[in-house]
Amino acid sequence: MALGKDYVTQECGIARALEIVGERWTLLVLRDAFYGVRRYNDFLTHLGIPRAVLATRLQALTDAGVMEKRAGEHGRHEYVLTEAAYGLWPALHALRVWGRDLTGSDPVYVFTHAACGTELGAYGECPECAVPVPPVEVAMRRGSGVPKDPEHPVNRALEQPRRLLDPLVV
Amino acid sequence: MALGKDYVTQECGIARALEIVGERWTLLVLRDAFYGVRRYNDFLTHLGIPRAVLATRLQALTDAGVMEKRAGEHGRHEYVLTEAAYGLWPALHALRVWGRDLTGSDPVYVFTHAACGTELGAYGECPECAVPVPPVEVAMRRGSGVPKDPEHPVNRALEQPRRLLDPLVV
DNA sequence: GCATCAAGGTTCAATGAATGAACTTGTGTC
DNA sequence: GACACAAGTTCATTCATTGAACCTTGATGC
Repeated sequence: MALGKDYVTQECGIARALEIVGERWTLLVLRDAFYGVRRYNDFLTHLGIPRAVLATRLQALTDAGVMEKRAGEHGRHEYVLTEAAYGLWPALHALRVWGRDLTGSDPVYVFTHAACGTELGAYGECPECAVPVPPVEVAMRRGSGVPKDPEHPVNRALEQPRRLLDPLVV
Repeated sequence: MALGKDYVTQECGIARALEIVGERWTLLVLRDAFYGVRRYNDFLTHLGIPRAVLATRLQALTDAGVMEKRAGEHGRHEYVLTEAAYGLWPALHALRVWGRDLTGSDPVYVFTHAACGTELGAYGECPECAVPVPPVEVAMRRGSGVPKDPEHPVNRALEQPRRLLDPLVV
């Protein structure tokens, strides 16, 4: 963790958060993990991240207790978000809304409060119910935007409406 | 911006946001800007960031329209957040809450809804009024935690209760 | 008008991280 | 046992970060 050295001198939650998620690629790995991606090869091909970097990031995230590595079916590994990661959802959602507003393009995915179907606000809250929505209660479905590579297995699997954190079947 | 090359291939708001704010130090510069820091030297000494990096980041942020460089008093320059940056507040707040929860330490600053005095929730919402709170309506005051260098002029100025975005008089 | 000083940079060599290709290891499946 | 595929590791090249030193500009004092 190269970031730690200087960031740690900041007595600030933001600095400490960035020690863990502030490096290149890390937040995109976590984004995919919220989508339900769990396997090394799915992260690798969906993100287009170098193999060595992905291995380093997954190791760092498991060391930090944000992800857990465990044995999945057919002898494959699974990288799954721990509950400690759930608090990152509002940050990721706010970043997404901000990034989309900057360019004004169509959203590839739409995120709603599963209980009422209302689209989430910029803070990750449900404007209808006036409550913050935790990630397990967020539903995602395809919007009008088009993913870069619609043929990729992960993007194919994300065509179906789903809940955040539900394991993605590729 | 080196991040752009690969991130841009992601048709995703998070990837686009990270092209602008995803590099080392950038979010901490913006944090200080929300606190009211406006001058090159205040960013420099408060963050402990290398001069060349600070210059690069401020240039990139003004190029992106997130900050504005303008002439201040006594021939000094001022770097001020534009309205385009205000949407980053919920992301910064969510990151701070998450980073603080990780270590469970005392907060150096407490952020409240200025209208009612209630401390903000993890999503940047006011739990009392059940509304998202935009940065201009956020009040900040010292908490029980201690900043790393209490003698630094910026930290001295932040001892006083204030509104987010109010220019800091150092 | 000139010297002084501080703010706000630029330049540079050394270090450290990211990249992409090639190679290795381990675990099912036929 | 041979094969295929997931999940890595290794390595040379490229690129970004760092910290120290230097430069430039505008205000102020004399």
